[in-house]
Amino acid sequence: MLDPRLFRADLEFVTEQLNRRSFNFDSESYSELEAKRKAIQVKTQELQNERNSRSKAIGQAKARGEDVQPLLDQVQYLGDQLKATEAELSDIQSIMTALMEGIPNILDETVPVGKNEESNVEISRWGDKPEFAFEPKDHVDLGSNKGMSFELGAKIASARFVVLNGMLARLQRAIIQLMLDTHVSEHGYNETYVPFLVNADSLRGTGQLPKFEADLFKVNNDPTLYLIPTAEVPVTNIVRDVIIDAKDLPLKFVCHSPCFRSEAGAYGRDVRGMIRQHQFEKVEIVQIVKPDESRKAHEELTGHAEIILQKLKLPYRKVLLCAGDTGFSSAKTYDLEVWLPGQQAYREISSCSNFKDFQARRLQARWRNPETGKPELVHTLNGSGLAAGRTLIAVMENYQDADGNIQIPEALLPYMGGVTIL
RNA sequence: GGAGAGGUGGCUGAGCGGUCGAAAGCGGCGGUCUUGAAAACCGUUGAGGGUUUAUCCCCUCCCAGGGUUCGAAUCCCUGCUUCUCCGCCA
Repeated sequence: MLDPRLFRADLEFVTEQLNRRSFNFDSESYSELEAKRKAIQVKTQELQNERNSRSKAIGQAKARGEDVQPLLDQVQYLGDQLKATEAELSDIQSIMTALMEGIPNILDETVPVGKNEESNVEISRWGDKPEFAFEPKDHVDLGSNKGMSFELGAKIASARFVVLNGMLARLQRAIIQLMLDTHVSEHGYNETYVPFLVNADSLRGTGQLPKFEADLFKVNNDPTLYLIPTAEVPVTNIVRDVIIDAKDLPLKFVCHSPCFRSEAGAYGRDVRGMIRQHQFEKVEIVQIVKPDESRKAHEELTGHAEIILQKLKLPYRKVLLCAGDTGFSSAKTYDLEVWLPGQQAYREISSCSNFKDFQARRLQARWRNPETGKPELVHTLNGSGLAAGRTLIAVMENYQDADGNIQIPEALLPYMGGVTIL
């Protein structure tokens, strides 16, 4: 959520900024609402003040043993009037909250203009694309005789689920292990285990609700719970309603979890293979930092995700998302895109975002600034480090040979129990 | 799933329906004392919002949501949650 004070102070600036990401903000009807809110709030508070002081007077008169009946008669009319204005105020407040919760974050000034992913800016490339003396297969073909079964996934659950058997399942586990170990031992993250079902408050805190409910899976027999679309939700919500000691910042969490997405808006896309599933594994890294450190933390965190790709010697590129492609809650996002020989394309494998105080305001996640002595909002960041399912297919496709075997990358050997080739 | 006891400020913990945003202690901050520190003593110390140049002033918040009342931290209802015991269970 954006700072309501910003709207009052400089509505034009806000409108302009939101236009950058093609969000059409109707500042005129906002102003009307805001004026109405102010008037009703002032009126309500005046009435409340009157009630309070009169009630106090009644108490004092009673204490002196006076007859309070005349005073009671005077105050009779207040009740209904107050109840009515309070209801009016609460109505307009919930209208405004709903409005504010639907407004996306203001973009960082370094975010390039553009409507969609075609305007994203490539920042760097790493690694050499493998050259094959044969036509490289995609992971679906490579996996068909190695325990990857979409048929079983569909039988057991539905389309967009997969079953991994034997060494492929182990390979995915090895990938997850490598990521966790690297982030914990080399990057100083704190390993966390969290609920995979979360309540609406948590989803509102990180920005998935109220706007993106269609992307979530809900729990049938408990309508208060949702399956997590990413560990970002439970992990970032650790600091909801918390005032953090300055000396404890930055907080750095790493968390492996399954992720569940209904992919409501993507029915026709990536129907083949493991690219886009209803359930996938991911290792998520999250940082909670002081506001003036988030810029640096964002670069750092993105670098932490890159290290994994480098350890696996997977060619990738780093892309700065343009205005139109940057997510709702994010101020700035880098995507890491891994090279997939089976598709002859770079595909997203990590998304690293700086949310600045957007999530923190919804979460009421604050720190005590020693300079002011006051609680102030923190900045939150997160990134996939990495999506494990997509890493698995990247390994399969980049490490294939002419016979359809898969070499195990060196970095994963310690986790593979002596197996070097699948 | 059943029975019982709780949820109050950074923490511990008081609080006959009226002057309670809330005693006391701890912690924090400022000061006195000291070469310095500790101890002791004095003072100060919640959050959000409205109005305002600023101060003043005002409103809201004692788990959450309803209700009773002129007036609710205090009474009633519902929910959530923590703890203890029983049952079930990986």
